[in-house]
Amino acid sequence: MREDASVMHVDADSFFASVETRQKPSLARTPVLVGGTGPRGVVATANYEARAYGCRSAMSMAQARVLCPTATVLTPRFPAYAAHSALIMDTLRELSPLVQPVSLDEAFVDLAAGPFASDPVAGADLARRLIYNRSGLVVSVGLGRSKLIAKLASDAEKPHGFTVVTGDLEDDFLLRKPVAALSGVGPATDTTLRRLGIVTVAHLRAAERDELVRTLGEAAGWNLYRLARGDDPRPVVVEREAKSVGAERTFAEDLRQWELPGALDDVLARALRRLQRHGGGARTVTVKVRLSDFTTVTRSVTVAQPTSEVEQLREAARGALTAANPTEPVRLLGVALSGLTHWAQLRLPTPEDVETASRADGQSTATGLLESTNGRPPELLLPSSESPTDALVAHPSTEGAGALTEATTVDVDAASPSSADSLDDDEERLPAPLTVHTCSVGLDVAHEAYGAGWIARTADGVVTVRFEGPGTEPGPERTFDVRRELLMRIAPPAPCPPRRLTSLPSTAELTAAAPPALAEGDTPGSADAPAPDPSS
DNA sequence: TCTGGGGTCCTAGGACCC
DNA sequence: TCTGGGGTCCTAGGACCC
Repeated sequence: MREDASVMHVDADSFFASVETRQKPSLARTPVLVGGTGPRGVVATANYEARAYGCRSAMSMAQARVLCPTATVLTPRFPAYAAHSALIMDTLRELSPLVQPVSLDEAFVDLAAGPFASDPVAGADLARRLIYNRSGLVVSVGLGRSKLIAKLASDAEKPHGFTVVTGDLEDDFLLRKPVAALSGVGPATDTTLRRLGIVTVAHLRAAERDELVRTLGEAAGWNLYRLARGDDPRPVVVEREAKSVGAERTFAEDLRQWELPGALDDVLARALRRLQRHGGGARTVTVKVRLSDFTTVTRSVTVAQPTSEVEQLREAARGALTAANPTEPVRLLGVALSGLTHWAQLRLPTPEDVETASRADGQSTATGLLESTNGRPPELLLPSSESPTDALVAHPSTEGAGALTEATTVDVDAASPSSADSLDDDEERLPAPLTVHTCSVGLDVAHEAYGAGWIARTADGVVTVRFEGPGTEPGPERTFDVRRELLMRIAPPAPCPPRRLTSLPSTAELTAAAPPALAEGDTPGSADAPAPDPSS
C-alpha cells in the first residue's frame, strides 16, 4: 500500500443532467430529469433541483414525474455525453498517464505516475479547475491511498466535493461509513449483513472472516473482510479488454409470440453493430427474455469458432430464443455476444475445423458452420486492425490472401429489416430531416431561419423548439408542424468553456458555490471573455 | 407508478477428461 | 462392480456497478 493519498477518483456531478443544462441555458436552476420518456422509462439522472423533490436515478420516470411535475424530462443524448466525457478523460490524462475510466462520468487517476507525484493535492485541484474551465461541468474529487478510499472520498461531499483522506485519517473516515457505501455491497448483500447486525464498516471489521465467507461466498466474503481493513491493492489500470457486447430493449407494450423473431433481429442488429465496432468475432450468443411478470430467462448458444457472420449469429440467437421458450408475453429482449476475439471466422472452415467442431460440440455446431458459407470461397480467419493473430498465419488457405477482408465489412444491416427511422440507431447520420417519428424532447434541431435549438415539447408532429445553445442567453420558443416545415436534426453542440468566466474559481469558491450559480459565471469581475486555459 | 441499458464478476451444477 | 478427485468448459442465474 502506498503512503501518499495519490489515487484520485473524479466523478462528474449529475453528469447527464449537467450536460443538458449546460447546453440548454433556459433550464439552468430548474429541475431536469434525463432518461426514458416512454411508458416504461426510468430516470438515468436527476439534477439536484429535481432531487429536492425526491427524484432519484433508477426510479421509474412515471414516479419521478409525479414527485416533480414541473421537471423537464429529456431523452438522453449520448453523443453529447460522450464528447464531454472524452474532454474530461483527456484532461485527466494531462495529469497522469494512468487514467482508468469507470464510466462516462467517472475515472480513477494515479497521480503518483504523473507530474503531480510529489503534490497530488495540487494535481487534484487542477483537475477540477481544468475540467470546469473547459466544459463548465462541475466534478467531485476524492484523494486517497487506494481506490476504495478515493471513491468514498469523492462521494463524501457531493456535489462539488474535494476530499483528501490521508493515511492517518483513513480509519476514522472508513469505519463510520455504512457498509452499503462500499463498492460491492448492493441491496441484497446489505440485507444479509444487516441480519448479522452489520451496518457500518466498523461492524464489518469486527466480523469473523469465516462468517463472512460462509454467508456471502468465497469471493465477496474475502473482499469485504479486506475492504473493512482498508486493504485494497487494486492498481489503476488504463485499459481492459471488453468481455462482451450486447443490446437489449424493453418494449412499450409486451410482445406476443409472433412478434418475437422480428424484434430479436432488431436487437441483434444493434448488438452486431457493437461487435463490429469492437472488431473480430464472438463465440457465444446469449438471449435474455423478460416476461410480463418480470421473470427473466437467459439461454445461450456457443459455436465452435468465433464468428462475425450475421447469418450464423442470427441462427444462434434464434436457437437460444427457441430454447428460452417464452410462454408469457415478453416485455424485454436482449442479445449479448461474448467469447470475443479480435479475429473471426468468416468463411468455410477447413476440414480440420469441422472435425474439431464435431468433437467439441456435436453435429449441430458443425452444420451451422457449414450452412453459413453460402457457397462463398472456402476460408478463413480474419485479422482485426489491431491484433492480427498467429492463428491467421497458421490457417491454410486455398484461395490465397486475396480472400482476406476486414471483419468490419460484415453487412450488419442485413440483420435489421426495420425502419431506418428508428431512434434506436446509435450510429445515425446527422444532419437528417426531423420526422414525426423522430421527435423527442431534448434532441438538437436546426431551422433555416432561426438557427440551432432543441425540442422542448412535442405532440403529434407539432414540435416546440427553443432556440438557444451553450453560448447563448436563454432563447425564444417557436412551434412548427414537422410535416409542413423543415427542421433538421443535428449533432449536439461541442463541449465549451462556461460563458463570462475570466478567472478560475478558487477552491473556496468552488466549494462554497452551488453548481448553477457557478455555471452562470458569477465570478466577481466577470466579463464576456472566454475562460483562460491555464494549461496553455 | 412497477421496475432501463450498458456491462462485470461470482456461484453452482453438469459434462467430460485424465 | 463400485468409486476417487482434479481440471476445464459450458450454462443459468443473480448481484452489482454506473
